[in-house]
Amino acid sequence: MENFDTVSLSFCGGTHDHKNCVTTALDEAEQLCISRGVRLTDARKRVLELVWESHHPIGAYDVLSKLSQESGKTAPPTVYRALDFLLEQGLIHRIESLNAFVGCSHPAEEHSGLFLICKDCGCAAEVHDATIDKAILEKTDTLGFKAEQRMLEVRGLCPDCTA
Amino acid sequence: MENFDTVSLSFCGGTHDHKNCVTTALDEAEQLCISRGVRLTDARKRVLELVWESHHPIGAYDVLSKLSQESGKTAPPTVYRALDFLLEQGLIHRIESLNAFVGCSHPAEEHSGLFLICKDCGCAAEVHDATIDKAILEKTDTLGFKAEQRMLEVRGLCPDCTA
DNA sequence: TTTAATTTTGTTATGTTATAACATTTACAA
DNA sequence: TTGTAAATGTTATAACATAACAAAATTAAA
Repeated sequence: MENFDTVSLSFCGGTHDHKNCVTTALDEAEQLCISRGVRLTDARKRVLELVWESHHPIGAYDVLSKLSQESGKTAPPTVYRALDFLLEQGLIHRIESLNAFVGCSHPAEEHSGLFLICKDCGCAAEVHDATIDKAILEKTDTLGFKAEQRMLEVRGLCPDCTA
Repeated sequence: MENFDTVSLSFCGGTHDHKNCVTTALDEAEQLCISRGVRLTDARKRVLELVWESHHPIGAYDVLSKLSQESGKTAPPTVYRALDFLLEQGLIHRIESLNAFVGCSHPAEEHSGLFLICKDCGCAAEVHDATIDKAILEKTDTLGFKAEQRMLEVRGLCPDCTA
């Protein structure tokens, strides 16, 4: 998990070749699914691509409308099934406070990120921090609560929008 | 903020007189609204009471149906307006991952809690931890992200359901 | 390689959560 | 007491999500 903190941090201002990100993510997803013996079908792959192509967290119905544009009438279950699969495989994350989805840039390892959501530009960055993880784990352990899944989202202003 | 950690922690198994909790919460809300110069109208107070009376996080439409039962036909905006007011005043919290609401037992002070949600019994406990708060704050600061609002929810099994 | 079982996708309908827009009433202060 | 602002009522609709069952595609087994 080398440089785990920074790899997934990319506010909107960061100038990077996003097309490259998408390709990399798709390739990695492909490999991962093969190694896990699950099927990254065309539909699933296309949804993953659409999520990645979006520079912001994207809602299910936005995915749906893009899908409908290119493939003709598509129904909600098509999208939700694909999203569910991608979530299960850790290929995307769901931002609860937005009802929206973002690509995950390190799907190989289990993790719960911290999502920084800019209320101004709408971008979301996934970051990780061992200190936070530890603090939460210790707290739940102390209380005898068996944690399984965690959601941590912070709204505010990203560096680009503060400036 | 004496004993802040434990006051708001009450999993379902905890045997306490919940009716008492409700009364206390309503009284405190009343006082708080007076001191803030905002109006805790009958509608708002009744919604707060309904939220508190529920032993689990309660959805807006559950509040709505209870309200309709006792007051005749009621429309969604009535409930959402009351909920919005209560959220603004910190009298309730919204659990994002459940689209549901819980009463807040210490509305006088600004805070962001950690919600422990039992996937078995459905109860939700609000806890606080300075170490977690600090870790998150330090992380966001380091990244130059100006945090304004935070949600932290953990799904798992509460002590009563693990046993 | 045909068949059977399983997984994935298509389709229709509906359930659930939330808000926009505008009319009416209520509270309170000038 | 009347003007103003806040709160509520009302209708309609937007936004998010899933149930249920049919059809097709994939895979494994015979």
